[in-house]
Amino acid sequence: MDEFKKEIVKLLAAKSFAVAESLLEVPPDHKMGDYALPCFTLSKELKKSPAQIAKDIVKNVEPNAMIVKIEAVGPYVNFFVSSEKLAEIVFEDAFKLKNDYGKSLIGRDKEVMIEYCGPNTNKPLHLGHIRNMLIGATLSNAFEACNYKVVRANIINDRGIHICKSMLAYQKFGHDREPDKKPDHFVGDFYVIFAKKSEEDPKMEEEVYEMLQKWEDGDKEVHALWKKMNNWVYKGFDETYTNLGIKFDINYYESEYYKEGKKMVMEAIEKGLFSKDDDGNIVADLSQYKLPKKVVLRADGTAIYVTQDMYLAKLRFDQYPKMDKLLYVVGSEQNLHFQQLFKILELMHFDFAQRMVHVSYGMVNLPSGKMKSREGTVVDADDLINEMTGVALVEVKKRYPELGEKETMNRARIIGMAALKFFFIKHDPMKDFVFNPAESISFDGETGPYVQYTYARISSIIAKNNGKVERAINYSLLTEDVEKRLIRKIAEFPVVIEATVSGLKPPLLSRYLLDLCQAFNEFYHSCPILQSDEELKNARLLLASCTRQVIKNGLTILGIDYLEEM
RNA sequence: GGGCCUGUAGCGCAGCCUGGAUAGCGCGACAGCCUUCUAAUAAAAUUAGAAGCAAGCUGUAGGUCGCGGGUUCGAAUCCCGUCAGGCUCACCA
Repeated sequence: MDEFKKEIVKLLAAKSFAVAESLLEVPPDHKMGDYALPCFTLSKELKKSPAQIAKDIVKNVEPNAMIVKIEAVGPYVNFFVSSEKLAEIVFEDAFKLKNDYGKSLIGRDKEVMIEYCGPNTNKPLHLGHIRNMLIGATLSNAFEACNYKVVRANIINDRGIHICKSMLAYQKFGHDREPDKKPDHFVGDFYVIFAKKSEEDPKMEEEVYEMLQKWEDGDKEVHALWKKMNNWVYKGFDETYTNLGIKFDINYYESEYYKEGKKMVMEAIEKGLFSKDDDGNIVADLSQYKLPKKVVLRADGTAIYVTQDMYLAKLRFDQYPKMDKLLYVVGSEQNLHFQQLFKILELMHFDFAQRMVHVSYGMVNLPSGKMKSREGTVVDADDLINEMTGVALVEVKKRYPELGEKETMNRARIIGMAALKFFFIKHDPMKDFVFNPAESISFDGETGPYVQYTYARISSIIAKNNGKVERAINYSLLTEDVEKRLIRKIAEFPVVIEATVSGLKPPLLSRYLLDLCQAFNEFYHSCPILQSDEELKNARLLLASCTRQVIKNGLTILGIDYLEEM
């Protein structure tokens, strides 16, 4: 919509009112106009009252074909754009570009890696992982829509004491059984068994450390067990990823890198970048960044998490030398860790440190209360996915009892996942929130199904017209206020996608879709489509069709499917 | 105790970066929203059901934008202080 802003600036400049485009704003109420110029800042310069300046502008500046009306309201000058021109500009884009409408070129083929999920292989994925993956996947899609090349990366925590706990319990109590349920849950059960049994038998705590030692020494038997159980877990994870529509381009396994950071630390210590503390640990002094010091290598020479992270960051920039950004989607409890990691790398003179970003997010809770793994109130990801599908299933059956079982299930799954995903994504990542399954599945309110429903509603209207949408229409017919508002909303879409990417804020996109759907439903309510005269019908059908296209493109970025009928 | 984050209607949230006109949205509450057909009826009113682009829409009520200062012509927005909650300050990840 830059066209209109530019035109306004040009009009003003012609009468020697020098105004920057950025000064123009959108009035709080559309009835006031499409753009507004507050005259306060001009007041000093011209030594007149803002209201007087507004009047002067209106007196001197003539409307034209694009800007059809100019009004002074107090200290503001309000501009009204030609709805005909507006419709023409928007529809030319939206209707022609179809699935590409809204896409942006700001990425210019730059590479971005987005790391998300980060599971442990001792137990199934939980509620927190769902939030993580949905943020990661949405950002990935949004970056792609802005013409970035996106590498979706997963970091898998496949080693360590917690993994050995599941392994030891299986070794003792598993009797070589094969999984008789979803295999990651099967493994997770042994993690729980360990917790119980080790209370009765404290010796198990020692045994588990022995097992970790054996693993690190490359003991064949332990490694065989480790591989077997991890493979079960991966199989289970894959199922969950598929159900959620999550994909990765590359997996990084902690077991392959955990020792590698050591060399980096040793080199840095020779350059005098790190020092030793009293216990012999190697420490990065970050006081110049006003951060607490950080141990980067244990006194015994073993690596810790940052050591591995340092190496992995370097590895990734070696693998993708042109990488413009490396995003880590990781919970807010690790804020300090990432601040330290980035500054340590800066201290080591890696210029890529500037290109790393921590995408932080808060906790998800349930109405039943806080989620704590120690108290066993962790909400399992698969359980939640099944619950959502189940709730949706009841609704679908109620409305379409005659539908076949396969189609019923398909719709239930699509609606259930839309409810889940939309509810998660619409919340500001920074904030904790409570996930309410019942609320999320509602067709009313700010929900995924509401958006899907609007899509289906438009589809049904178009289907009633035998699927025909005329492209050549008389733009001057769309003069109603609600029509204009909807057109303007459609025009906003490309801006929203760019803002989602530049601000790393998935909620912007979901909020936008809600606004769009609401604008459509208002339009629909007050402007009959199919019952209008031929010309007007065609114009409104095109408007509806463009709206549907934007909903589809938006949902696609959110990883949400749409239905032609609900 | 230090650092980071959060505090906006009964509840759930957006707006804050980049200061402007009456602070938006959703849930909940309350009041409303067209036509046709079928049934009950002598008819109408009415009620119930179905279909119609129809799980949607409109309106009303509901606010010390945590609190106190400051900057500014103007502050939910910027600055300082303060209170409350979360996270964090490991040789965990």
